[in-house]
Amino acid sequence: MPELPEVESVRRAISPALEGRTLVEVEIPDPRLTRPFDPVGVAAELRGERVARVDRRGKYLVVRFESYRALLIHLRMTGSLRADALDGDPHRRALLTLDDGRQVAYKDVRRFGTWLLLEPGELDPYLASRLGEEPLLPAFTAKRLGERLAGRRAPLKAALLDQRTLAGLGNIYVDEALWYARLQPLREAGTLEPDELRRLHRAIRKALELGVARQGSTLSDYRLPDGSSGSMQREFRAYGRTGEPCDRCGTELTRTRIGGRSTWYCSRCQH
DNA sequence: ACCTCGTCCTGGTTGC
DNA sequence: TGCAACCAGGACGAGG
Repeated sequence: MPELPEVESVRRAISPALEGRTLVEVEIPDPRLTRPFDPVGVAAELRGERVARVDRRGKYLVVRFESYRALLIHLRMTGSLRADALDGDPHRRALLTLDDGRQVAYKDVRRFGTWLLLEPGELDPYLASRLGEEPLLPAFTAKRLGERLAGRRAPLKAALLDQRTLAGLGNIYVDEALWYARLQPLREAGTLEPDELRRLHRAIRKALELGVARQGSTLSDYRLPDGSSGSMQREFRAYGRTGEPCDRCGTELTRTRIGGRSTWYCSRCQH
């Protein structure tokens, strides 16, 4: 499931193909891909736009055009951008044709993903109302993290999945970060001591940076734009490892459910 | 303001 | 063997 490291890996791989290119043809056969549900209108608006830059904010890809419009792409669970037309693929939901003749396809088996075309000036307020700090930037500090968690009674895991706390963590990297931080996912979020906040801050950075270095984790659907897989799944310390020994203390990892999400942790060394 | 839960979606797996 | 039930989870809106 694309979280920050997966989306960042896609961004790095796809931006050279898009930047500086004009969209000469846009096809969006899935009527539910765009918000609002107007794929014909969105496709018509995108034609002729020239890409200035491809950015990322949290789990969003931000395709910025020279017109100062922006296309906000969220991959949700199974979305993927490919540097290929993917002809014949039944799950292709959109196809871009660029002015150099290359094509970029958007594939999404489960159709949770969304494309949103924003007018100049709309992007910043849209993102600011939904997303907290960008965890890999210098402005994200242990102090800031503490401020975002202060007073909150929800389980730590639920608070970290909330994109307004910080942007980009999903079910995988939250479990990994909590394992590195030696913090129990059910801990009340607002009760962390300063030392625990520093550990959590470092652990979040560590899990996300490793994920980016490994180009994300491929469990089933996630792919890079060339169709290859990430390798972060080989580095998992907690996620999905029911019954396997903790790499720190050897205790069998525990699986539970928090906020409707499967959660893995070590009951001995995470407190 | 905060928190929890249901909903969306489809393919793979599990259970009878 | 066949088929139904279940499971995966990010964002969002409803309701407490």
